[in-house]
This record gives sequence, C-alpha cells and structure tokens, in this order.
Amino acid sequence: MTELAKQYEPKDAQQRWNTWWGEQGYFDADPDPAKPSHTIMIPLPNVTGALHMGHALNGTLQDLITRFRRMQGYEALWMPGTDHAGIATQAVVERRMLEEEGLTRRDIGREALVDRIWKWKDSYEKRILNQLKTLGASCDWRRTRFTLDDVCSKAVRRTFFKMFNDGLVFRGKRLVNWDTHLQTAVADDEVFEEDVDGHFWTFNYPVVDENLKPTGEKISFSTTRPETMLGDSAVCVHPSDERYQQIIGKKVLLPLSNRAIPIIADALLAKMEMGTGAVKVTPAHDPNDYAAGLRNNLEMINVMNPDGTMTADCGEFAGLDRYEARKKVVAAMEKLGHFESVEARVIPLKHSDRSKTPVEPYLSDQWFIKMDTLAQAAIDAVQDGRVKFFPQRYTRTYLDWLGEKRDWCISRQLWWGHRIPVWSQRFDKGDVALDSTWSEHEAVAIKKSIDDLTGETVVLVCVADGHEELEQRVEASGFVRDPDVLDTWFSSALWPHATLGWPDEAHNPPLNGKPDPHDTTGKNEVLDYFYPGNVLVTSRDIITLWVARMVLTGLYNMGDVPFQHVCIHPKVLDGFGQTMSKSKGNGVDPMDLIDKYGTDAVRFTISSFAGETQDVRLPVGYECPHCGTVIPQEKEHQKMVPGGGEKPRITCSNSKCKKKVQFTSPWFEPDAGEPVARIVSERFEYGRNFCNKLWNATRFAMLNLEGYSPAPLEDAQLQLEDRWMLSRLTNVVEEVTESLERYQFDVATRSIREFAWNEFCDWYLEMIKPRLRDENLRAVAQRMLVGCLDAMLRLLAPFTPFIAEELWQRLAEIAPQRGFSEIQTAEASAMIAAWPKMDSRWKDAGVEARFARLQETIIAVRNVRAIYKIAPSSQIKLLIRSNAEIAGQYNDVASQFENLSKAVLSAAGADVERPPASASFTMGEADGFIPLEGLIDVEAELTRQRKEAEKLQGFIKNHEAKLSNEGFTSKAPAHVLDAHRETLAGWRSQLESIGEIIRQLSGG
RNA sequence: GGGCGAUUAGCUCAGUUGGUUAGAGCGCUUCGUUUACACCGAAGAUGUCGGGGGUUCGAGUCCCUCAUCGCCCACCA
Repeated sequence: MTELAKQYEPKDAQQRWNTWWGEQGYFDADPDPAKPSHTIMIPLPNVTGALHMGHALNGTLQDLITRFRRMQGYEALWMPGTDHAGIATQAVVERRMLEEEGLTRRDIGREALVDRIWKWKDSYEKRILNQLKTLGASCDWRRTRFTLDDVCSKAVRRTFFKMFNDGLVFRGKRLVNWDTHLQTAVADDEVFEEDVDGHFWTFNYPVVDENLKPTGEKISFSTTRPETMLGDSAVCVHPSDERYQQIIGKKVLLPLSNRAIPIIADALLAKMEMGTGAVKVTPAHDPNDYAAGLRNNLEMINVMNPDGTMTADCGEFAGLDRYEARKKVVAAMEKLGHFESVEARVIPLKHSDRSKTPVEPYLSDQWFIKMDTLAQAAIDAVQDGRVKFFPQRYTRTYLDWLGEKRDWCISRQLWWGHRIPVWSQRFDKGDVALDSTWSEHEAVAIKKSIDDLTGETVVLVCVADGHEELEQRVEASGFVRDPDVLDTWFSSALWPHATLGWPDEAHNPPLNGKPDPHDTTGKNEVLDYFYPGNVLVTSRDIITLWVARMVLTGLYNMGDVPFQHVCIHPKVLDGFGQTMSKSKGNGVDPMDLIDKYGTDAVRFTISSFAGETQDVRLPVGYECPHCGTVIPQEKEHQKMVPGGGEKPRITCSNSKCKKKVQFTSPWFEPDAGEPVARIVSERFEYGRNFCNKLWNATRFAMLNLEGYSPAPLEDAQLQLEDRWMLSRLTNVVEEVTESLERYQFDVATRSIREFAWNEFCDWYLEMIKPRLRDENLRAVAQRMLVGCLDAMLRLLAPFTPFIAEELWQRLAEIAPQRGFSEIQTAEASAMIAAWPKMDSRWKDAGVEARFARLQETIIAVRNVRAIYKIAPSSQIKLLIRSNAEIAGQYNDVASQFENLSKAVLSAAGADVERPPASASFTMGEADGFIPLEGLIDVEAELTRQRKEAEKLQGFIKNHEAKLSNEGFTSKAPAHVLDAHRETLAGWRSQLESIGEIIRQLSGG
C-alpha cells in the first residue's frame, strides 16, 4: 500500500486514466440487446477554432449524463464529431490567405481553396477532439464523424434527393448582402455596420386615376437611396393613418419610369410617426420592403447589375454606377418638380468585411425547402410530448419559430460545403429531348418548368449519391451543375441519424474508417439500436436553427424523433454580463483553467453552474507570472490590441511587483520565452478545493484501514453516527439520482458537496476517529468508512472522473471487498462501476433529528469556548437539563462531547440545576450549562443572554400575533397551525430558561 | 418591434405547490497548526429579497406597474 500524497496532483492522473480507459474500451458503445441504449449526439463544434467555455460547459454536462447512464447499466453512446461550418470556416481560411499571401479565392480557384480548407479542418478537428479528450469526454471516438465525410455526405445526398422527388425543394428569390466589388454574396456575420455621411431626401409622387391621369393629389415620402426609386413597386402607408385613408388603393405614377404603382396599407412597414408617414417600397433592394413585397404580392424589380451599375431597364440611367445614378435621379426629380427637401444625415450602412465597400441588398436565385408539412410534423412531436424541453419554458421558442413555417433557404454562395446535386439546362419551347440512358434511371429525378419571361423550359436534374457515371452523362448532355453549396444546417440537421449510418440500412457504420467487425447481420444494427437518442444537450441559441430542424428531418427520414429530451443549459457570460465571443475579446480558454485547476475541478465547478434559472457570470483575472497576484479583468483589457507594433501589456496591481507583463488575449499570440499572465478565475477553486478535500478524506481512510475485514453491517454494532451517516447517504444518493434525471446539475453538485464535506468529513470522520484508534471498535468503523467512500466515489465518478478513478484504484488495493449489507468486489474501474443504490431501510428521520440535536449542542459548547476564549487544551464540564428521554440520548453519546468539544458531560437530566458562575445556552428541548468558575464575565454573559432573549421575544410576538388572528387560525391548514404552535411553545420555554438564567446572573 | 429571462449578503448564485427564524460558496472578523487536508478546522458578522401598488389570514415566491440589465428572434452560421 502506498500512502497518498498530501495534495491531489491532477495532471498525472488525467493522462494515465484517460489512456487506460481508452485501452480498456470503456468509451466504446456497441449494440447489446441485453442492455437498454442511451444515446447523446454532441452538438457538433465548428472547425473554425478551438473550444471555449461554452463548449466546456456543454461537454461536461453531456459527459456527466453519459457516465451516469453508463453506470446505471445503459449501453451509453456519446457520439463525437465536428461541423464543417460553411461560411465561418471558409471566411477564416480566406481571411488568413489574404493576410498572409495577399490571395483571394478567385486567384486560386474552387478546388485549391477547398483543398486548403480541408487542411485547416484537419488541424482544427484534431485540436478540438484533443480538447474534448482533455475534458474527460467519454465519447466513442471510433465513431467520430465530420459533416463532410462519406457517411454524412450520403445522408445529405439521399435527403436532398428524397425532398427533390417529393417536391419539397424549389427555387425562389431572396435578398442577399451583395458585395459589388468582389461580386459575391456575403453572409451577415461578415458584414459590419459603419456610419457614413449621407442625405435624407423628400420627394413626392403624383396620384393618378384608372386612366393614369393625375388627380392633383400627391404623396410625399423620404429616402436615403433615391436611385432605388427606379425599382419601386408601391408606396405604403399605415392602415390606420387618417391622413391617407382616401388614397389607399389608388395608384401613383413613377415620374422617372412612367409606371403606375399602388398605394398600399401595411402596418408592419409604415410607421405613422416617421417622416411623412408614407414610404416607398422597393422589394428587390431592401429587406423590409422585400418582406412587405411578399406580404402584399408586389412586383420585385431589380434595377442593379452585379457590379453595382444600373440595369438596362433603367432608361437614361442604365449603366451608371449606383452613386452616379443617385445624383442624376435627384436632379431629374427636381427638374420634374417632385423634389421637396434634402437634409444631411448620418446613416448606418452595412459594409463587406472583406472588400470594405458598402454592400447592396440584392435579389438572387436561391434554393428553398417547403416547410409547411415538415414543420407541422415537428410541431406535433413537441405538442404531443414525444420531445420534451428542460426547462420547459423553451418549448415556446421552438413552437413559435416553427409555427411561422417560413420556407428554409438552403443554398449558400460558397465553395466549402455540400454542393447542391442539381444540374440545369434551358431549352427553347418544345425542344426538350433527354438522353434516356440517364433520364429514366431511378437515381435521377427531373423537374421541368417554364420561365415566365422567356418562355424557355428549365430542366432541373437531381442525381442521387453514388452515381458519378450518371452525373457525367448528365453533364455530357449539356447540363451544368449548380455552383452553390447547402446551408451548413442542412447537414447538421441530419446529424442524429446520419452519424449512425443512415441511409445504409444493411451495414453498420464504419469504425475508425474501417468496416465494423460486428457487421454480419445484413442490417444496420447500430442505427436500429441507438436511434432514437435520449437527450440533446445544448444552449438556447440554436433551438430554432438546429434542434427544430433535427426533429423535422428525423421525422422525415426515420419516421421518428431524434431524441426524447432537449436539455437547454445556461450560457457562460463574462464578468460584465456579456456573452463570450471572439469579437468581444472576452473569451476564456477552458484549457488554461484545466491547466491551473485540474479537469475535475473545472468539471465540478461547471456543473455547479448548470441550473435552470439563469446564465452564469464568470469574472476572471490575469495572474501575474512574477508574483501570482490576480489582476481583475476590466473591459479595457478585453479590447487591448497591438498598436504601433507594440504588444499591449498590463501592469501588475501588486504594489511590490508592478511589472508590465504580456497576457492571454484572442488578439495576439504571446511571445514565446516570455512569461504570460494567464487567465484565472477564483470560482474554480470551488472545485479544486473540493477535490482536495475528497482526496484527503480518502487519504485519512487509507491511513486507518489496517486490519480491515469486510463483513455486512449488523444493526447492533452501529452507533448513532453510523446510522445517521447511512440515513444521510441513502437520501443523498436518491437526491443526486433524481436531480441528474431532471438535468438539475447544480442541485446534484451541491448535494454531493454538502454531504461529502459538511457531513462526512466535518462530522462523521471526526466522530469515528476514537473508534478507529480502538482495536475493539475499529472493525465496524472501518467497514463504514470503506462503504461510504465506495458510494461517494461512485456518485462522483460522472462529475470528477479522474480523481474518482485514482482513489477508486487506491482504495481497491486495500479494500477490494466492500458494502454495507452485502459484500461485493469492487469493479475494475469507477467508470464502469454500478451506480450506487442504498437500501431504503437505512433512512431514519428520527435518527437524523437526534443527530441534529447533538450537533446543535456541540456547536453551542464550542461557541461558549470561543466567546470565553477557553484554551483548546483545557477541559470543561457540560451539564444538560432536559427530560429523561432526551437526557438518555445525551448520555448515549457522551463520549462525543469530549471528542468534539473537549467537554465532559457530567450530568444530564430533568433535575439538573444551573451551577453558579456558568455560561448557558438554551435549545428549546434542552438547556446547557458550562461552569466557568473564575472565567465568567457576568456582565458579558448577561448581555449575551439578553440579546438572545430579545431575539426570541421578537419571534414570539410575531407568532402570537399570527395565532391570535382569526383569519389565520380559521384558514391556514392544520399542519401549518400545529407547526406554528409547536415552534411558539419551544420559544416560550426557551425564553423562560433564559429568563431564569438572567435572574440568576443579575441576582448574583 | 416580438418573445424569454434576470434583479436576494461586498462578489457569484440557490430558494420546490405561497406557510415556522431567507441559504450556500468566495470574501470579511476572531481563534486555532489536535498525526486526512491551511486547497484546512472552529466560532462569528453581514439582507428594505430592484422601486411602487395589489391579491391573501400569510408574499422572496402569485398579479399589475415602473426601472435597470441581459439573451433569443425579426436578416443570418
């Protein structure tokens, strides 16, 4: 047997056990008909960068549940993987390429760019998976998936093909942010707003009658972009705006285009209090107008070319740059007498992050999925309880969003992603003749439509996966593949079944990229066994984007929901209440924290955060590498960026140090070889200290287990503290189990901590120390000790797996056989040990109540010792006045007074009298007296007792008033009344005792 | 603009269906190195439960209102 070190050193244990668990295959999950399955699919992290605190929280909770269920006997699969994250990843790689080599994607071309992104993905995927492993994630790593790998790609292709065939895929128009300089669509997160100096013009349009003759009325409106007047398709007012009631439904004539457009009423677009109350509507060039255009069935008129010049339909303005056209339009309107006024105004304008030029809202062709029936199925699944949200309030977010049944735009103008498997060609009227060698193939779906404008026939061909030869033949027939890729969420929506190998129903998915050796049945047993999953653990911001879509595609492809529960956990905010993000510079790297506090400490602290009410603030500081002082992080630190070639530094706030040091920041890499002030957070000391406590409790046990002999406990041998401990442990096991089942991780964590520290360590261990020293009494105490540790390590294994395993193994060296009622051999690892189960016969409220009285008395005695500054070494006497039954109980535990408060219980009973010159305390059912000849300060003691009496009088008055209130006595339930009366009686008797003490003290 | 949430000790957070004296961790004060642990132990102090109104015998808890803060959605991965 080796003695444990005084402190737990996490790093070594983390390495060792993680490797060993892997070797033992404990992470692996395979179909096992003898066990129920438990499946969690990881919310796939983006390969854009390293994991942050949010991931650490998310991962900890999933691992906790997985380990908990595994111990409960489930075949528990936690499926790992990463997401290609289309735009985000491509943007990161492009940005670096531009910064480092001055190259754009047009310079190197599609294939070369995609190739570079794959390399980026490989390196970040590795980093992310390693971070998860460092966190202790017990994923089945053999099954690691990536949304662009073969397995996932097949699912994407099959789903798209199915939807295409079912008529759920269609083409439509949509407004995108158009970068006229790079001539590409830009995602919203690549757009920044900047104030520019602009103008605010007011014009008017003449109202006309059915014959387009001016009626003499006119309607005024304002705009910051006059050139878009060429594409106006309506003027809009608020439906209840009295100024315009007369002309709603009439038409106005566009002076520059000679088109008549309607005056419509739309409450969402027009605001009465703004400007003139009327607005022009340009659906093709403004997002709000676009939405209004859809609502009101307006014409969408595109007046701009991809390069930002005006289209050929713009008459005299055709070919002009949009800003040039703006000036000319204003001039022309003025000339025609429709100009009213202009004022200078600062306008927030969206700019492209990459070209730094203003973006234009631009109407373009996109692919959509019809959502009505799909969304309805997903709504039903939640409404009838097949999918439940924890906490329940998030159900609404989900239902509200799906209820809109907004069609899903699935195309993105990117190169990184699943390319849309559709080929198209235009044919003149009646000229469509398709090559039957591919057109009649079952893996080909064809849609024909007529272009309203040109009368041409548009033929769309979708080819199912695995038919490259067909694809080639289609292309040989002159069809061109769509250049766009699918929205990232399209593939992540399929994650729960795609990762399990769907649509392949004949084979298990590969393991480590190779065929599964168990794949012998001709069925996909993995899919059958692990689908549907049990719980999805995620944060609330992707309830709509991801959760809803997984439910929807699960129902569509599998006919069943992908999971029964959705656990929504809090978000980690910085010390100022802001969400953490790279752009704010306030991110915290969990690996830094793990490095400082240990994985278990981080996990334990994190799970203590995860309640259901609110987000978690995490104030952090920079630890001075020279003196260890923690400099609290301020907002300015988050923003500090290198300027003038100099890296920013912070000054140590310790007046003796005051060194200027570089610090951890998302904005720059610290210089190697120079000390760095890393980010720390004292909140993680919560977990670290707990681990250390647990370590030392086990250390203590191991120092006291000499001669340990396993045997079932016999009731007759148990002391009060043993029965109390067993009762408490039984309750705690129940509490922890129930709170984990409800995803109340904070409650579970608190419950374990309080039990292990405040009950087991602070009381139980202290109480059994004398028995452990006594050869005759040692055996039972040792069995209790081992049994309790065993149960605690099991409870803690999901929360703090590394230290639990380390201690489990050490304990097994001395005490492999253990148990309370039945003796069993400890399992080979805490990770696969059975979840603890206690015999409910140990629960004993009476014992707990008696124990509470004992605790209270001991605290009172210690309190007296502290007040009178009695040296720890000096013995004192304790006399207890109480009824015979309670006195008997005190006598039974007399030795504990000596053990825990260095007091000899010299008398207990009803006839005990207060010795003169003693300190006293009262507790309702018992009064305690501690003779302090020569030490007692009568005045101080009187003050103390009077203060106590005053407090009691307050309580009593309050309760008496309540109890004499007829409303209360007639309406409050009996048990509340009884409780009030009982408490009042207790206080009264206590007050009486104090009164007596005060009389004695003041009487001399 | 719509939805959701928060406001409780100096800080970070718990507080079950309304019911007896509102809790924890950190921090703070005092004492203590007794052979598990100073990443410790013992004892203690600290609250106008954001403001105002209401329902009720009774409100931190329910309702209304105001204030402040945050998140999600509205365009989006």
